[in-house]
Amino acid sequence: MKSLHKVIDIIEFIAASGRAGIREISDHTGFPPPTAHRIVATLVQRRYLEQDPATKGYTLSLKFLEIGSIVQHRFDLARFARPHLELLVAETKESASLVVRDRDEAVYLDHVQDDHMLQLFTRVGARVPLYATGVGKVLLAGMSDEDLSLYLRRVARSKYTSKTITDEDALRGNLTQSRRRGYAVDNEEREEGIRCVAAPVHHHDGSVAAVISVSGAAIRIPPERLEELGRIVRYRALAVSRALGFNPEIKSNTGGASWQR
Amino acid sequence: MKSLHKVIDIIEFIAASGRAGIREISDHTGFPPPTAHRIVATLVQRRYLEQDPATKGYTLSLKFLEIGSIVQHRFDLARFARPHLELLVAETKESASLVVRDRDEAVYLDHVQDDHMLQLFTRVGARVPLYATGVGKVLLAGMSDEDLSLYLRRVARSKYTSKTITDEDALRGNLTQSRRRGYAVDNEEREEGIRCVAAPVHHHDGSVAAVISVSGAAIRIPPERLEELGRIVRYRALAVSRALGFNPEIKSNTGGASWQR
DNA sequence: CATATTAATTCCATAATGTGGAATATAATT
DNA sequence: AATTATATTCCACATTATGGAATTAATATG
Repeated sequence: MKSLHKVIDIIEFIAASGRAGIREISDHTGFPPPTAHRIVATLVQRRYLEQDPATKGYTLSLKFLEIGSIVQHRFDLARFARPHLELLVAETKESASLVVRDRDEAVYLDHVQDDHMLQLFTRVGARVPLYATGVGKVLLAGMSDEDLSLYLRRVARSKYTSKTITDEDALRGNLTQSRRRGYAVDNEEREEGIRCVAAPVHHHDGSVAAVISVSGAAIRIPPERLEELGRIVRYRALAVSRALGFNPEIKSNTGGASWQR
Repeated sequence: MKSLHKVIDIIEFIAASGRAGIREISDHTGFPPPTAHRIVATLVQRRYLEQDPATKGYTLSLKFLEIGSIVQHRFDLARFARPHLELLVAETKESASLVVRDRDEAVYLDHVQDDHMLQLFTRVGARVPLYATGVGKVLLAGMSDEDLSLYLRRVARSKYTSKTITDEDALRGNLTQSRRRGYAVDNEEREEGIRCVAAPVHHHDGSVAAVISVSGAAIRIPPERLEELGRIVRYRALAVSRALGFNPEIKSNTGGASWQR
């Protein structure tokens, strides 16, 4: 469907640029102005875009917020986890997040900021790679060996920082270690100056449903603080797991290597 | 653009039903199965839908959450207001909301729940009428007389409850009263058993940018508590206004009748 | 203030694209 | 194993999206 691809290209361009006129859209997408105009006019008619009467620029409307919110609600998880994220922030004075896996990336479902001057810049819906983040490594560590191998073959690993783990054996070792102690650590692997501690939220069957994490500026999270944060995050993640019906006493096998309960 | 209208019909149907197969989509929209399938397949290709491999049903993907979140971020307002909503909840033990006007409705931009058993059911992006809600009346009270008259002519008013104000003069009187005391009250006008107190957030030029409200079960908010809540909400709304650069000392005229500062 | 310039919008002949009935494949049910 | 319901593929056809050219509107320039 060529026309639908064009529509999506235009929506994504406006999303990225915030506001755009027909000219800009036409230039950027390569569609002739009348084509861009026709698509935009239809989206305005359906209230997915609105036109700033002053600048003539088009922006995404609140309709997207409405639909996005419906999607988020499907993940009841976010509702259960919210109070725990807030507690985490209160206990650690760092930012807390809830993420789930979506294909080969981790997606932020929720995020509670601490009130430090040095703020992390994350937004709900944002995506990060699995191999280079604490939350991602929790998800990888919960996969079956087969899935993990497929993932490693499928996804190219680039060095975001000097500390990013790109070597397969090193990564596998890190995952084993994470499982053993019950939490994963991101030691400035995705971004220089940011450390993160993450623990799994389990489904009732023991599989990994989501990840809860605490992250902040590396200056405030020295290596010797990691163990304490790990304990706290692990405890909170377990509480959310329990809310989802998970019972750590029951040993179950879902194909993945088991996390330390 | 006929094909785009079809695409939107399908997306909105899936949003409403949560999950739907080709058959359901076809039945509901009237498009033949191959047409529905082609559109759905393209949306899956672009990752806007995903197919549950078990049930074959299609659901909206997190992509919508991603775009919705971008839209929300455009309203920086939500970021500024969040801590104040949380304070409101702490101070009043009731739920707090942030809404803006979108055409003839009020749209929830953010919402912080209290932890009562009796929870309000609101979701970000949801829409409510202006004339029958506290938040809506704040918006109406900030409109110019001309805009208000046009609104009253344009929008039909139906009785949601026995207390809904549908009479024009009564409504105008209520708005004047609200402006005078600095906050608007929804006295079970939208929904039996729910009361709400709302106050305006002003732009730097004095116009109404948004509304902050506290709402809860009418049993917990008896009439004699309204004045105290009004004071608190008004104070918090003013704090957000200040964050947006509003200075209550400067008298400005934006066409709307003035709110008590 | 007239003129040039740029962007937005409308028009419409044309061909490319979406259409949907029919056929086939797949999954669920009896 | 047979039947039914649903999903998917195929393809001849005509409807619909296309985009160059013309027109209009908004903005900048001399």
